[in-house]
Amino acid sequence: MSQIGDSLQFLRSRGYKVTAPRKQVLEVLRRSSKPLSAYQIQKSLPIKGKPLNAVTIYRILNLFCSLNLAHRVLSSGGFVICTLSEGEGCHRFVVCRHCGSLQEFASETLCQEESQITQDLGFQAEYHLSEVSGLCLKCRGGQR
Amino acid sequence: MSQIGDSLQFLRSRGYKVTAPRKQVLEVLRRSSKPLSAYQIQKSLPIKGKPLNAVTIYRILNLFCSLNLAHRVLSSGGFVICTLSEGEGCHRFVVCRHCGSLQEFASETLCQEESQITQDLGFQAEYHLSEVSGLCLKCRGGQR
DNA sequence: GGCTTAATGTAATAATGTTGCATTTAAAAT
DNA sequence: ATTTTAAATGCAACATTATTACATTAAGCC
Repeated sequence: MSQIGDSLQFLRSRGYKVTAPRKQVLEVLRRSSKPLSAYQIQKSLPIKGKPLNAVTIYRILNLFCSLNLAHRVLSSGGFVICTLSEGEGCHRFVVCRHCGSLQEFASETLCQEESQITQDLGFQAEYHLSEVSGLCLKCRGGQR
Repeated sequence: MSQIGDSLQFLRSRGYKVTAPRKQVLEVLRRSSKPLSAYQIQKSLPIKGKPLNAVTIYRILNLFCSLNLAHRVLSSGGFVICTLSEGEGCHRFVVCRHCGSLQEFASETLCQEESQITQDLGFQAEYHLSEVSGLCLKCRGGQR
């Protein structure tokens, strides 16, 4: 049901306050299937009263990202809600280059392979970022 | 030796002119082991005469990236020279989170694995971006 | 050397992101 | 319920990154 409720609960349990701006940002992100920039989020907010301050939105997004409630998608510069469970693994994305829709995934195999390769280059891997670009089913027109 | 010569040759062979600004940007990138932003490149340029215009630098970087002579590193927002041969495969990076040094690599295995996973999500993968973060040998103090 | 077109310079502006300080408010304590 | 207070937000100013339109310059051709 209300996955938003879960997120709010999570915030509270970590000692963060549940505020109207945080709820609003959460709702906007939850409704979007594509990454949104801070300013896009600002425009998407309910027009009742004043819009949220952009600074506030940035701070909320930083908080959400630090808690893994949301992620920043580097290839598009936007933010998305996290759709995976707390279960470990680095969160990765595949994005449709045509419609911009996005799916999140994780893979222990990829992490291990990347760690091995980079270890051979002298690095100790800690975090794995990957964003795959391609075409989604819809944008291939069902064909191919 | 002068790998810069090779890059200039490559530009000429593709019908692009070899100009002073392009040589300068190439040299600055070549000398850096870390990603540089357009404005950092501007500051790094020889102080003889006027500095390069930032717009020009952006245009040169866009050209280099489109030809795979350089790459944009998303996790840091900077640009690096490409160190791999034209041999195919998507170019990936491992970056030291402490000193910022960077190594480029490619892996057919990773591409295949990512394509398989994202295909199961309904996507046809075309481009694979990955940036691994960790600690380089130096920054681990040789230990561990 | 002159010609032609690609490349660069200039100016203005948009988009994104950050900092310091004043004000407000969620939630705990009374 | 009221008070308290630390956390969160608002506000103003500003830094960085990036793009566009149009004028000027120069690389590489004859």
